[in-house]
Amino acid sequence: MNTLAEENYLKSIYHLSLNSQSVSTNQLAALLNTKAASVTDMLKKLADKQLINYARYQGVSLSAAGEKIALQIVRKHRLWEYFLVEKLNFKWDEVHEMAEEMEHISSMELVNRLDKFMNFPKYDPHGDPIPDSDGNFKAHELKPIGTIEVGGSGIISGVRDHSAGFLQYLEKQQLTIGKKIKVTEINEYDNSMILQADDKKIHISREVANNLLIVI
Amino acid sequence: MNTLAEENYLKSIYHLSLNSQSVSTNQLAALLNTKAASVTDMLKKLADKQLINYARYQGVSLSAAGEKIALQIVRKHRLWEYFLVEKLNFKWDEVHEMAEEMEHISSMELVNRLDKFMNFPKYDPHGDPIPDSDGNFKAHELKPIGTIEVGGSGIISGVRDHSAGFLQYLEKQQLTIGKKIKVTEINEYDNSMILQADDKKIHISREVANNLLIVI
DNA sequence: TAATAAATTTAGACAAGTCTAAATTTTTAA
DNA sequence: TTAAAAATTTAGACTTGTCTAAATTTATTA
Ligand SMILES: [Mn+2]
Ligand SMILES: [Mn+2]
Ligand SMILES: [Mn+2]
Ligand SMILES: [Mn+2]
Repeated sequence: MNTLAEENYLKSIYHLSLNSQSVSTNQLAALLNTKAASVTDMLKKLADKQLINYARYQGVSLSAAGEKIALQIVRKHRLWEYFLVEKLNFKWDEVHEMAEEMEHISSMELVNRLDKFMNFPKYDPHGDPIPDSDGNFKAHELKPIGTIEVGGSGIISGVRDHSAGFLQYLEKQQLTIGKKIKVTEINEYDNSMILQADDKKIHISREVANNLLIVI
Repeated sequence: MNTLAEENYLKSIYHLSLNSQSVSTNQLAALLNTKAASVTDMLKKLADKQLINYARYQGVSLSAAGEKIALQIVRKHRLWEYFLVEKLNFKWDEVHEMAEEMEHISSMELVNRLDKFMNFPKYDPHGDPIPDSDGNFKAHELKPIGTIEVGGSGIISGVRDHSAGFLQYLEKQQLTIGKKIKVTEINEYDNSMILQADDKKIHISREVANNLLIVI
């Protein structure tokens, strides 16, 4: 079918497409840790295969066929992450690299049985939605805590930064998926926030507030 | 670490080494579905890495370092096969190709947790022993049913032929791992055998008898 | 033991994916 | 609205793993 490199490019285009209409060569190079020239070569290949819409110098987007493939890879990635956390007891900051390999296991039947084995989870350990076998999913209506006013509240449901460092920090502060929080104070000087969670007061910086997502 | 191709070569050398002291270029080419010239190229590479003992025209064997790696791949292959059968309800003839991909997932921590999750199984769905994290395992004392005399009995514990066709045939005849059987008759004309299993009489050809292994 | 056959290796080529350096196009901004 | 800067593509090279065809070595057998 498609090579490992092709799958990684399609997935990266998919992720970058969530923030912008069209994706640039440099964006892809940065995300894939490669050089712009290499990206251009691959874009030509993917365009030949009709998996992307690509015009020289104009950026790139997924074709319907390309998006379908990308969604299957995202599905596998998130289901394996769920497996690693729920069945093998890994922490949420430990699973990404492993899933990065596992998402390329090709059998569809395998991923569908894995899905069933885990009772069709809807969200992965980081709160990201898991596409079903047709590629459909429903994303949460997420807002950064940073956009909430004093008195507002919600349930932690996702992160914008998936780095292990950020996830470990949240874990330590007990700011994990599913926790109900309320904004009790916003410091005017540095825009840091004080949250009420369970019986605890938790002080978070503006940067953390911008990367932690809640459902209201 | 090692590439996917290198891992597959090491594993193949390991398997072929079980039947002969040293492994030939042509044996590897046949097992890996490749050409002898390609095998020679890879043997040079593995010899440079000190993973095999190789002298031109003289065949090849694994070095201690190479065997260690091969055993880890075999461990992963068999543990994933066990997972697929025991947790995801695949049949024993369906899992080999998937495990062929999964055996290359690199994380040791992952495979060790998987092992624990499944309660440290000792044998895979085909009766092959699963090495522990140090590469140690204990193989069954296996004999082909074909070597048993009339009146002899034992427990089905392995297969010599791992092909889906053979496994499906055995499944249909209910000749599966763990079943107790007894040889009740040997046909002089074609050396076929009649087995008693539970309350059933099962007639098997000499070819099947040679590929079905029991513990006495 | 000499010739033939079989096994193995070498030589030279190719596809995939990547890189650096140079050329081209687009964007920005004076 | 043009010159400089930034982004992107092209050209040419390299690595990995593979192949075919030819050369070499080993094994077989007459
Ligand atoms: Mn995730
Ligand atoms: Mn197998
Ligand atoms: Mn494999
Ligand atoms: Mn097996």
